[in-house]
Amino acid sequence: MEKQETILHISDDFDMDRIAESGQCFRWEKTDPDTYRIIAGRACLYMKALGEDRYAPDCGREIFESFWQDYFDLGENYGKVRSMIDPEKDPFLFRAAEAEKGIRILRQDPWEMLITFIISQNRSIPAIRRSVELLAKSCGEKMTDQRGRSYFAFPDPEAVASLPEGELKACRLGYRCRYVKAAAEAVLKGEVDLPTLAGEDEKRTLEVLTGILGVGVKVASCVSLFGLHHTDAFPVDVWMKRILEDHYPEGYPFERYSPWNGVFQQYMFAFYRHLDRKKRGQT
DNA sequence: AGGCAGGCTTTTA
DNA sequence: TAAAAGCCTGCC
Repeated sequence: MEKQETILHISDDFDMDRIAESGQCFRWEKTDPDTYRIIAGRACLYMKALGEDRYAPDCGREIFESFWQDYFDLGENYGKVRSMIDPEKDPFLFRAAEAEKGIRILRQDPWEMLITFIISQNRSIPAIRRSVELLAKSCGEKMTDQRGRSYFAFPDPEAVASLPEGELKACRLGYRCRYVKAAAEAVLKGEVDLPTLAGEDEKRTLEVLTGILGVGVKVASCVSLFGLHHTDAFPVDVWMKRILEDHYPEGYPFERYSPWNGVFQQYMFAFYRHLDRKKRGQT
């Protein structure tokens, strides 16, 4: 029987390049000018942009609707979220959102985000990607994608916790080795119940997450935003600190933008990094 | 009690 | 040599 191709129409903000570069996912790989190979948890998807808001995932409609639709957060209307921004009141955020329109907050697995963002501390994006792949390779299940190419599922807490120290070290985690181990054990023992945190408020969520060795407020906020889909979580790193100092010396209006602070943080973060890249290119 | 300096693995520019 | 989507420890 002829395989039927699934074609999707996505009319809301959706730009795979911007999502891939936004620093929330580290297992997206551009395989062609218009295609990404996306690994999430145990799953893998090739997603091709056909132009004019049309996309071709290499899975059936049923699988797309039962997993990927939610992963891409397609139930949310980001255009509507952006419309909260008043260009008169907040020209910087307005410009950032216009420039970075297409970013979405993926609904990723909280356990995967916890380990990934512990690994991310004090590291460049290529280095993060490498370590995540090494970790998946050393204790994640070997899988085969639709094109017959192999990949490794993100390992579960038990697999990470029981990985010999030498093998964990070989993932180039450096001093983060013991943090990754501590996080895996905390989740395995049930000291931290990630699914429950999805329903907790932000204060409580950060309290629990920062209780894990190696998890500070920045990493906890990333887990909250990208893994628990708390769209109000607002990770502040060295870049965001500069943005807040440069553009909001009187304070940032968190109340005005609740519960979408995390979405706007992503626009500003991406915008600022792109500006910085351009500046460096010129001088 | 809460803020601050220094150290930490590894990679990249 | 310094910086990279930081965090821990010890010190005050």
